Amino acid sequence: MSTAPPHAVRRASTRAAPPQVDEDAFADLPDTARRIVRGAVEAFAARGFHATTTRDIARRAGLSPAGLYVHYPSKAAVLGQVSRLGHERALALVSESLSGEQRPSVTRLAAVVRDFVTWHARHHTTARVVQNELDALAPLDRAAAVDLRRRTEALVEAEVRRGVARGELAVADPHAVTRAVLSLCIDVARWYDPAGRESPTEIADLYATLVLRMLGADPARGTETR
Amino acid sequence: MSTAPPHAVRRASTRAAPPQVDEDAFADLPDTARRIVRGAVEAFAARGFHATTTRDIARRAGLSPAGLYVHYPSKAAVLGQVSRLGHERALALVSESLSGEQRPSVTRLAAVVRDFVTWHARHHTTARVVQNELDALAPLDRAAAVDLRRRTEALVEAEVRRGVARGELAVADPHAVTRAVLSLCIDVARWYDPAGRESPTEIADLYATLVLRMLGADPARGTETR
DNA sequence: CTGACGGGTGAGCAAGCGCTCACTCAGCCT
DNA sequence: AGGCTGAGTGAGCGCTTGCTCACCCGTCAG
Repeated sequence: MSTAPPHAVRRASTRAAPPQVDEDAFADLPDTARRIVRGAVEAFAARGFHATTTRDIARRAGLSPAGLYVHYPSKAAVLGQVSRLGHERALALVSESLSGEQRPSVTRLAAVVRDFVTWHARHHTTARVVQNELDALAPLDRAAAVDLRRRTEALVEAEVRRGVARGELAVADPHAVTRAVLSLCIDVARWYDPAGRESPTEIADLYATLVLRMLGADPARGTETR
Repeated sequence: MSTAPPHAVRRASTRAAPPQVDEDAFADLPDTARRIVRGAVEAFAARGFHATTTRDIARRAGLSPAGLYVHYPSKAAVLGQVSRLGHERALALVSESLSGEQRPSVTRLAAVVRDFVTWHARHHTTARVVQNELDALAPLDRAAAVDLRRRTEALVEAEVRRGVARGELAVADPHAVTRAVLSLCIDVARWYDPAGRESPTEIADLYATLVLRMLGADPARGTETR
């Protein structure tokens, strides 16, 4: 076990966050629908789905309450849209983080943790809704969300298994450990506060270090230039 | 960094879970109030505070809707009671886990993680309410919850700092790492499913191992007999 | 026995909710 | 210019909700 303190793993060079971390999950929506969804996300995150009124969403979007129904058939459909786009963003992020040139699993996993954590912190409002309101989703929307989550988890688990097979990682139960790793990253959305003392990037770096330790990897491997 | 796979840390002897892990947070309430609170916890956990009706709570408790108000002044007061008792239980658990005879910090922290995780899994319904409904609490109840959470976190952080000072742990920022450790344990309540393949104890053992790695401890230390 | 008290009820209130509907209006196309 | 379409509105509906209130009943102490 390394005796080096777990300071945030410093990268060989300063790099901008990858574009996908900053991408807005709702950017492609038409203007009014986007205002509705953004207003809904704020209200859902602050008050929960059920305590959010259609009047509140409409006001935030600059519409009358009836205007909401021009674009969405129901309040629940708005939540379904938020959930689907949020989960798709998360899956795309993880997929992109893990793809590309051949690199050690340790490097890839450090990168995916950084990106995932950064996204959860920066988009903590959206992520909070995506994580916390599964039970409020209509059945079809919920099934879609569960599927997307499983696919995201499977990508990470596959990389953990590759790392184990290559002798880079020391993990006895890749499934359980992957779940713990993702749990750690996801929970950032619950506690993260923009007024806190650390930036999303600092938290992401620390988490990359912690996760590599969880995986039994040599943390120095995670600092290799990408 | 150890190359041993992170299997669940096996203890030198099989021990029953400490009594505090199994203690019911609501055991000391009068009969009817206890039925109300238990019914409320089930409904709040499944549907959220706002989507839970007083009629639902009353029905679960075997009362008429008006009967609820004989014991609690409002629906929100029921939530306040759940939150306070749940947080007090968590604090007591951590406090008891960390107290007693002199032992290495590594051993203590492994124990507190085991107990905390076991409690969150076994009482995942209560824990889910306690963790997820902070924003639904009335201001005074919320302030009380925040205080209890800080005290719980402070206990664990103090032990991490002791471990660092004694050279048992390799942690650069005890505060941030403690928060990550507690985050990992708390999130169990969100994903834990009694129908899953692992028991609370198995999850707790795995988590003790993972946390000791996060802390940069030699995992063999965590298996010392308590 | 009687009155007080605690626990509980049925009925119903005021407020608010998600949603509908008839209608308006601006922009675009022929 | 006229017609059509899509976006949006004000008004209001039926229903639900948290809660109140007058009343009931069983128990217990004096």
